Parts: sequence; structure tokens; C-alpha cells
Amino acid sequence: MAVTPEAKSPAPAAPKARGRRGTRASGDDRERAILETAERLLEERPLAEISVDDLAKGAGISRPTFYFYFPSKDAVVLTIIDRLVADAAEGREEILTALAEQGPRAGLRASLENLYAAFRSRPGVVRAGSDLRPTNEEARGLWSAVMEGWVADVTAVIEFERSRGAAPPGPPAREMAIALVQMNERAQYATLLGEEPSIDRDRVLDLLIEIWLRAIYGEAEPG
Amino acid sequence: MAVTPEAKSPAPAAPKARGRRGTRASGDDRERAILETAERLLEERPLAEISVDDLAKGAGISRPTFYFYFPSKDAVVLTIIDRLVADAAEGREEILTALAEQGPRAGLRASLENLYAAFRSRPGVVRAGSDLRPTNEEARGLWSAVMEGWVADVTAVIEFERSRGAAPPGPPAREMAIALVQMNERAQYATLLGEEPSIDRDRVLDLLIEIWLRAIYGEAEPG
DNA sequence: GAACTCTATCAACACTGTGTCGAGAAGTTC
DNA sequence: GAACTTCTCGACACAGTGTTGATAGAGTTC
Repeated sequence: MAVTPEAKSPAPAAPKARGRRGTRASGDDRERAILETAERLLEERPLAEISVDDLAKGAGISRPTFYFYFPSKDAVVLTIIDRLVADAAEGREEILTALAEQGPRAGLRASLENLYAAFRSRPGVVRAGSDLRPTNEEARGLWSAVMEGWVADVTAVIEFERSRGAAPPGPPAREMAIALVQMNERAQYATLLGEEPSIDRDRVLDLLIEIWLRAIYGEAEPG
Repeated sequence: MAVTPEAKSPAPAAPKARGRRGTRASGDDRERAILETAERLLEERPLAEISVDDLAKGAGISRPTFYFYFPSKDAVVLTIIDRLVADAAEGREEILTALAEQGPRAGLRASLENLYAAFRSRPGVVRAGSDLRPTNEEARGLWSAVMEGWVADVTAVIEFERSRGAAPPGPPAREMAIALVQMNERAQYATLLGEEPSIDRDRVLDLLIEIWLRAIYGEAEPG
């Protein structure tokens, strides 16, 4: 399999016109007001405790009018998440490049630090996305695509490091990548939302990186 | 810190009388019928698509009568999950003992295999528990307690292996334990429910164990 | 400037689901 | 057979979602 530093996640979200049907109009203000209200409320309380009426009121319109702009509450949240994911993808450093320039530990750190910065600033939105998955197929698909992108990147890293002899052989690279990415997802989420148990906020990244390094570059014959 | 092979998770769930108020009566049948209906339906479709009426109908009673036996749909699911968790805890082998008797790889494998067997047989219930967490405080607390138990066990293992010189020093044992347990939770869940991406069903355990071993027993100085 | 069109708005409605109340049936105890 | 407890459900009140249809205004078009 070809391993090139150009390997990159696909853009995670198709611009699927989740918002208003028509196009330009001063009602753009309303649409923005709804999105802003949702973002604000999500940092205050969980999605399940926010009604369409809350969003409408917050945007200064009636409930039926809300449905002129968005087909459902879920659609609003999905729009917000699309943007968050796009932000995260944009600010992101190419992981293979970072590794080559800064070495494994520093490269990984820079790459992941960058990636999680976007999420860290909007925990309410992250939680909403997570809450949405059980009931919303589109939310599952979106997250699935995001994960596939990261997994592809990490798979490429592992294969590259093995091919140049820096990492020893081991389980299939893609499997390892999946497990490591899933670990990060879960641990970062728990930390971000202050679950119990969770890892300390300013320790979590170093800890995860240490495990990644041991998993990728280490060989363990325990006794 | 004392590290003894006796270290064990606390019993995860207090018997909090989640079901009927009173006690013995032939209405025990009804209660059982409700629980069985719920278990059956949960293997068919997600929790969000099951109504109180579905449970009542399935148990041959009216909706108001359902409320004589359980205060809510959530209470039914929590009862089922309590039992599942208890099953998992019961069939479980003491991890430190298994390690001492079978060595790290085989001991870990036996221990985890045993633990996940209970979950693997009822994926619908596992999903329901996961779906419940966003909206139900008690579900969060229950899972939190379960995780703490596992984390305590794994922390003890790591500290023991380090103290006897089998594992090298590294990040705080508890932090490592949290990350590893969270990785297992996430990866096993994804595999069990066939998420995309996820690790192959009959590969997941070996893969996770390999990462655990590398994380616990390995040292990585990558270059 | 009258007719026409497109955006935007909302009161009123229909529907689904939750949880409660109060009246009573059915069984048990003395 | 009276009193008590267990169990049952029709009818209600409520909260939330999404739809319909009527209408107001802004912007062409001729």
C-alpha cells in the first residue's frame, strides 16, 4: 500500500443545505439568530432540555416560523456540528508532516493539540453531537466519516514508521489506528465533560501520547 | 500505596428498589413480563423507539397499570442494566490472580474475555444503557461506578507489575488505567454494535490486549 | 398604480407520548 | 361480610413536535 505524506482525511461534511430552502434574503439574520441561540443554550444545558420553542423565542420568532428556517431541532445542531468539525479540520496540521519535521513525540503532540483545540472551546456542542447520535442517523454518519478520516491518517503514520524501520511490526496498522483513535475520542470526551473517572485536563494529552508511542514504537514481551 | 491481590471492584449497584413499591404478590408475574418484554424489544429496536405503551401491551396490561409496577420506562431499563452488570461482575475472574497464574497475556485475555461475555450476548441492552446516559443521571452514576471498579483493578495490576519489576515506570498508574479502560469500552462498544469504523469481532480482544501489554510493559523511545 | 409574486410570519390544529387521578374490581384476613 | 390491601384502567392534563392555511409586506412587471 502506498504511503505518502499527502494522505489526508476527506472533507468530512457535504454542504447538504441543511438550513433554509430558498436562498438570499434578510431572513439570513433570523437563521443566524437561531444558530447563535442554539450555541448559547447548549453551553447552558443539554440538548434534551432545549425545545424548538426555546430556539424560536431566543431568535425572536414564533415556533412555526422556526420551521421556515430549519426542518427540526436536530438540523440546527447538525449545522453547528458541521461547522465545528470543519473548524477542527481546518486548523489541523498534517500529521505525517508534523512527525517528519518534529519527530514522533513532538509531532504527535502538535497535531493532536491542534485538533482538539476547536472541541475544547465548545464543550456543549461536543456533548450535543454525542447526545444526538443515538437517535439521529445523520449524526452517526457524520461522526463515522470524521473517525474514518482520522483513522486513515493514523494508519498511514503507522505504516510509514514501520516501513522506514522506526516502528517494529505488530497488529494490522488499521486496527491499531482504530483502537487508538477510539481511545482518544473517549478519553478526551470524558475529560472535557468532567466525567468520573476521567484524566486531568492538563495531563490527558501527554498521557494519551505516551500510550500511542508505546503502542506504535514499543514491543512488549512481558514476564 | 498498598498493592494487594485482594483489590477488588465494589459491587456496582445498590439494590435500590427500582421496581414495584410494595412487595410480594402475584403481580410479580406482571413485573417479570414487563422486564422480559423490554429485553425482547431492545434487541429489536433502539430504546427511543419503544414507548411505555409498547411495554404495557407486551406485558398484557394497560399503560396506567404499567406505572403501578415501574415509575418510568427508564426505571425498567435501569433494572435490566443492573442485572446485566451484576452478571458481568459475577462471572468475572479476579484479574490479579489470573495474571499471577497465567502470566500477563493469557491472564489478561482470560479476564477480559470473561468480562465481555455477558455484554456480548445482549447488545440491545448495552446500547440502551449507552443511549440512556445523556438524559438519565442514574444511568450515568451506574456506569461511572462500574468504570471506577475496573479502573481500580487495572491500577492495582499496573502498580503490582511495576513494584515487582516486570513493568517499567511510566505515567501514573491510575491515569494509564483510565485511558486503557476507556479504550476498551469504546472499542468493544463500536465492535458490538457494528459501527464504522470498528475492529473485527474476533480480532478486537487480541488487539486491545496487545496495546495494553505494550502500554504497560513496554518502553518506547521512538526515533 | 394595479396586478402578480415571492419571502416571511403566525394562530390554530392534529398528533404522539408522558405521567396522574380517582373510581372501582378482585383477592385476603379476621 | 366488613375492612384492608393489591391491582386495574378510563379519562384527564400536559408538553412537545410538526403542519396548514390565511395573511402581511416587499419587490418586480407592465
